[in-house]
Amino acid sequence: MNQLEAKRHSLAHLLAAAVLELYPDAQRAIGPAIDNGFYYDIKFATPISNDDLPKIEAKMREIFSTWNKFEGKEVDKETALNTFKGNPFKQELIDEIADKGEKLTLYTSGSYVDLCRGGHAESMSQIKPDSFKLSHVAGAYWRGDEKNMMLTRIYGLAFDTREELMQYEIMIEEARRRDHKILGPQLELFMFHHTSPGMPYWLPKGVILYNELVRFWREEHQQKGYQEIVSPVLNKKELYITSGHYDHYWPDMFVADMGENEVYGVKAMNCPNAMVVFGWKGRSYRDLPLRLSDTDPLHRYERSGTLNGLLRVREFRQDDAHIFVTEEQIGDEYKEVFKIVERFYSIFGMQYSFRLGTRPEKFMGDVETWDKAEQTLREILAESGKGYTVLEGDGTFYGPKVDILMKDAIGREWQMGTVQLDFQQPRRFNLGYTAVDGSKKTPVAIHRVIYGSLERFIGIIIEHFAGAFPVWLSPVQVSILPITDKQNNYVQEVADQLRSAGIRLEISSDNETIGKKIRSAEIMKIPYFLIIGQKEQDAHTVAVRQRGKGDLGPMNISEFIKKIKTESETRS
RNA sequence: GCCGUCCUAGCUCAACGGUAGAGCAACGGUUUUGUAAACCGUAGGCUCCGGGUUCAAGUCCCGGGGACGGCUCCA
Repeated sequence: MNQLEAKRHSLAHLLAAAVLELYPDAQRAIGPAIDNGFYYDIKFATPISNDDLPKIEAKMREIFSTWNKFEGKEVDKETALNTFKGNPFKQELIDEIADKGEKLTLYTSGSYVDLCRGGHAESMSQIKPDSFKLSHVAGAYWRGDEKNMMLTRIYGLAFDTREELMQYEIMIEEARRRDHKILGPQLELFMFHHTSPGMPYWLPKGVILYNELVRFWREEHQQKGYQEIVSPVLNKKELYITSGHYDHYWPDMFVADMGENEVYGVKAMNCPNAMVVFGWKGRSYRDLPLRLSDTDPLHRYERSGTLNGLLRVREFRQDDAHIFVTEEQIGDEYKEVFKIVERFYSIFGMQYSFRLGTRPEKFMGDVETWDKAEQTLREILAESGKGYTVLEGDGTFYGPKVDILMKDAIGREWQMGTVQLDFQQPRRFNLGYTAVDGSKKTPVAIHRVIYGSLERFIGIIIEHFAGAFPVWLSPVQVSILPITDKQNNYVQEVADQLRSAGIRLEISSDNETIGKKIRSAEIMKIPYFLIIGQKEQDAHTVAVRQRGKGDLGPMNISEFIKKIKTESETRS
């Protein structure tokens, strides 16, 4: 534990001490240090809200001045239980620690005693009283299990100095300004309506962005030998029984019940349909790897409290593909997929990390096959040289997976792409191919998405670019701003030339000052504006202004078109 | 789903339990403008929905919906 963590941990004690003084019948659970501060989970007799935090924070500062050092001492189980008489949370922890035969230690500071492993600031004087503050309350299940009681979690921010605390708050405030939930509607990309929670409406400008991403995906994958399919959105229950999703996923699917023997599940994943397409005709080893891609719309009945703008939706499309390979081809194909990942993410200039998910508690198939698959993935990951983390039990029920993770504006991590290995579904669908020796063999399926879902990816890139997209993704690439309506004819001439070059443009013909037109175009994050007045008309040029950079001076029309086309085509 | 908060004009926000208001946007007019907000005017409301308390509810209470921050979940 480093020094800052020790300070944060000490402040968690202080928080609990303040709460106990103000709310004597509150019961403490646990209170660790976290990335930006600390929290303490507490069971209150009557619920508290953010409005109660100033009072608690004031009490913390009051107690703060009376504390000096944390005194630790080892105690026996009975003493520990007595100390926390009437507190079921601490009692449970004590039992557990004692059962494991570990030491029980109590730490005292001032008149406050807590069950604790240690790791505090050497003295409270190391903590600057203005370097912490309480931030918000939230609900949290005892021991992180939703079957348990819900406690109130009080979050606090803490840093070494007041300056760092302020810097952090400024950073968060700036991040909120790039929140895709605000920028999206502002830039007229998407909206939501209460009649379809979690299901975005894509507005005309958003559709351009969406389609550009799909176009890029399609171009890249066609070159790599992928073949695109489209399959039904509604499928009878029996399809999901065959795939295994009925047992594992049905409650999270939308269902269309048309009466007895006609219950359809709304497609929540593409794999079962891809299996059907593979099995549609006899396949040979010569066909493998067979790469079937699709972007059909998916619906998942995500729990209401988990919806989050575009980052967690109920309707979305994945840049999906199912690759059927022989066991020997797994390694090479994974490497090919990782190359695509690298290519995609470097285009957007985004950082990502890999995470291996291993066998979960609920799984299909035999342990031996799983172990082999996990070992293969570990080897490929090690070879990629990118470094990765492992999340035990995070695999899908049909196989282990490698996830690509990215962070949103306020630092929350989201799963984007995922590459999953599947030995189960091909068997369940009784898929086969004829091997070189004429025997029937079962293929292995690789499920893979690179963006993840288009929706989540767009959410992330809106925040990544703060809405200021590169030219190739910009819904409007050029805005033409006439200074007066005397230039109308010339403006039309320029617009026609740009349009026939395939440039997406808008003409700002409102009766407004040029200053106002520039301001509006800047706010809409349009990459280039052409200011056209008498001077430009006479010289047959355009005055180019770049988003965020200001005036670039006059340019010939053809020169400007070439510049935009180059930027757009190279996706720079 | 659970805990907490929020929902007023297209947007951002006001309004002690006592006549719902401002700025921006929209629309009409004036102005014809040179690199981030011209001026004047007009219109705009089931205050999320349903019930209740009250002489009186945007405001208080109950139920529902939706959103946000967390928790849990996440193929």
